[in-house]
Amino acid sequence: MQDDVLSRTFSALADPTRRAIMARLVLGEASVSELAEPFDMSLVAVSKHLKVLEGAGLISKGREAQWRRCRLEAMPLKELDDWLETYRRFWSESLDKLESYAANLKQRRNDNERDE
Amino acid sequence: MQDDVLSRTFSALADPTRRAIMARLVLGEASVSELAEPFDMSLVAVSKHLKVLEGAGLISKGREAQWRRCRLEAMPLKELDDWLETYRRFWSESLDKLESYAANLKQRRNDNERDE
DNA sequence: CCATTATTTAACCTATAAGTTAATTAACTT
DNA sequence: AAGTTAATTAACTTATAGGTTAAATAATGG
Repeated sequence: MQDDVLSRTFSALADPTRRAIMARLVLGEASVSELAEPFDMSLVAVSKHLKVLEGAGLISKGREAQWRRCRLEAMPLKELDDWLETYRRFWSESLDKLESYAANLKQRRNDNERDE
Repeated sequence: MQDDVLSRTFSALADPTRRAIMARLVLGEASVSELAEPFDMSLVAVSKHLKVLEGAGLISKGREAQWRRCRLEAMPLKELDDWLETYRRFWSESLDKLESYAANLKQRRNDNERDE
């Protein structure tokens, strides 16, 4: 894997299991086994996924007795959001196009109705 | 690679070369060789990167004589932006915390100055 | 038709991602 | 001290990502 921050972030989030873990952590902190519970894979595998997320700074772990409480860390997501900034105008444009296309279509349909 | 849309998008953007290509395409359409020019790798390698981006729906290619004009397609990025929505409050929260921390710090500094 | 330019496909190499099971570490419980 | 629970580390397998060079395809221009 690359060592730049964005690459790590994108790469970490490219896996659906890891995105599911992130989604779970929105609801609050959780231990490794709690996080692993919904998945049809070994605890070890989930532990590795957590390591990847941690490596990307997307989660952090705190020790508490024999548990490791995982929590979501959002800063890399903010950087992702910042990266997106450059591209935002593109889908606004596309939406504008789609909008005007729809408006156009509606207009023509109205015209046709008038002709009938 | 996974076959869901988000995984493809994240995965495609996890590579710095591919993000650089995207950044280039913000400036306008370009042929494969034009896109390959800045990179220290074979044209074939870039062509493959383009294939990945195309597979993720992030670019499209049009034929024009012997050239393939590549253009940015933003819809997958919009989906990524939508995905981020869930997490936005987290970094706003962090920013709020950071803000109040900074405010606190400033306040204390002022207090100290008054004491001097 | 032949040569040139642009791009893709094929065949290959190497590193690594994502999973497995078995063994280890660490802290709590009795 | 011994047993239990939580999590990680180690060793291994398999698939795929990202690069290479050489060959094939496609369109243009003499």
